[in-house]
Amino acid sequence: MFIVVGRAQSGLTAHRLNDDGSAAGDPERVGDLGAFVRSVETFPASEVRWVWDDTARWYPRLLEAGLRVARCHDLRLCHAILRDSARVNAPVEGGAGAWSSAEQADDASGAGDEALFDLGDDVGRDDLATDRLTETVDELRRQLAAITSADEPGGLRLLLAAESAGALIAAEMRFAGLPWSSAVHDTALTELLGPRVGPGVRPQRMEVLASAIRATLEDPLLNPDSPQDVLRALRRTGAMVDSTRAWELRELDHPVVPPLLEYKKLSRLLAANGWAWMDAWVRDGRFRAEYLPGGVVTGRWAARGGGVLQLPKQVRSAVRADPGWKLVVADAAQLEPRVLAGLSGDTAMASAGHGVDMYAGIVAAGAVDTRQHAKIAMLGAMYGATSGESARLMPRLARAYPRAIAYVETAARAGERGEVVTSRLGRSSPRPGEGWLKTQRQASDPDATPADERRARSSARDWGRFTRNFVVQSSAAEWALCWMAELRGALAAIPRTDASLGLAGTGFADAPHLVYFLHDEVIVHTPEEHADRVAAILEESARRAGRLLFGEFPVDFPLGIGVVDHYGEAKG
DNA sequence: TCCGTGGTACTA
DNA sequence: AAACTAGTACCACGGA
Repeated sequence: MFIVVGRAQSGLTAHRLNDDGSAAGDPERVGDLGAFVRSVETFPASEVRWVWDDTARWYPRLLEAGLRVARCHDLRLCHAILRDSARVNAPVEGGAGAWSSAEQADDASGAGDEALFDLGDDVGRDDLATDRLTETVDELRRQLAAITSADEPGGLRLLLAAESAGALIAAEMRFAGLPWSSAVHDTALTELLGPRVGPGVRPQRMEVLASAIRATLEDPLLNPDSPQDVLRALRRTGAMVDSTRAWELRELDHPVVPPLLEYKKLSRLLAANGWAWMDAWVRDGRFRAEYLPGGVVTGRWAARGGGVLQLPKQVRSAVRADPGWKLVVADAAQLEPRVLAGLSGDTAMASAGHGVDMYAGIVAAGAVDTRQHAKIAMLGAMYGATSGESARLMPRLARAYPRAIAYVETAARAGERGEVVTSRLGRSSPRPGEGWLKTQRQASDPDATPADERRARSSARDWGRFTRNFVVQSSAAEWALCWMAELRGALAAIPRTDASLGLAGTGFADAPHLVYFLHDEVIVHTPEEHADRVAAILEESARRAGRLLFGEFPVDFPLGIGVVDHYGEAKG
């Protein structure tokens, strides 16, 4: 059962549809969406799938009203997948074009939009003159037809369900927030940088280092924050460097290197996660970032606000469970290699992963000599290394695991020809842009110069590396989405500790819930008494995700799990 | 003063 | 030894 919600001329309206998209009644005017959802939804077990244009526009309001929904179909996210998927034979087309545009996504971040919930005063305004509900229902039907037309529609259905579940999770994680101790954060900053300073003022520890740098380079006016200044000064002392990147400085035997590296480290900490960051992003003990499901072409999430996907290890100890609560931190061990084994049906590679450490399994199988070599070779296979140790080790991997390596090589060759590649469940890579095609055409012109040919070959290989990685990264993102969707469902089924607490309706104040997601890693914030159960649920969800993607193919997805008081304790 | 670009560093 | 995927976000700098 679908319930499509949207605006109509008469106001906020809901329309029930059967699973095939046919009407299951007439559209009904809804006065108050919260009350309507409350009357219908039976979270966490529900037969209803809510359909709306954009989860980020609708769901936060429901959460604030103390409501959660079990399932949804996010038309914006699903449209993007169906539009590009090579498995779809009857493309999603028609509509006002809004489904393809970025405007929807931009809209989504806008907090306002009272009109969604109460349209009374807005009827008659130009932008509301169109019947949006009808268009929304039409779009759902177009999408259902596209799915039906697809090769392997089951995979695509799973992908769309998982993507939509991800949209719910993203909104819920923002609503719940990541538990953050400003006191711990401030102590860490003060220890490293010196006492707190205002914006534009260099903290004491950095000031000391800046003086040392200036003295060593005999340049009293040098600004250590200016790469140009520093590079010039280094060159003046005869240092052979092309940049001031840390890795290059480390190679250099020069007395300025230690204080300079230390300065750069502290400068980065201050700029990226210093006191200004704390003031901007931490409120009431929670860090609330905005997650953007489908924000990366591979299906990985993007994010904005506070750099939540780059949280440095230095400050992770500030991520603290509330008193009486625990953080259960879990990451999938060697997710991408395991996904590659599943994608390619490489049973030898899959059995190397039967233990917790797949790289150790590869060494045990005799493919390479050390764990480090196994890791480097595998990264080279998935990223398309062309030089260095990684490229040298790769052939050994190809001998031991020909099916797996052939799989990524095939994806690379397809990309070099400008073709599209597709993930396990049906997300396809974008087509190369006009500039890329033009470069290729120029190279096949009879008058093409060797430079034209070189440029074309180089950009073809670049795109091949992208498609090579796409098949693995996008399928790994699908595994992670399935993992989280299973996890969310199982967590919601845990009996509540004390339903009399505040926010009882949503369970974020008294029950285990997701607070963090980073590609192959999650954090669940849970009352202490449920921590072990949460850990077991995480494992079971990982097993289920593996079966959803790869059926009975014997590839394992073991987790590293830690039950901790703060994120810094979890091994990263 | 505003805005785009390059340089740098952090994450998986 | 520093190339080989996907991102966000800061700062300095230089041109309008």
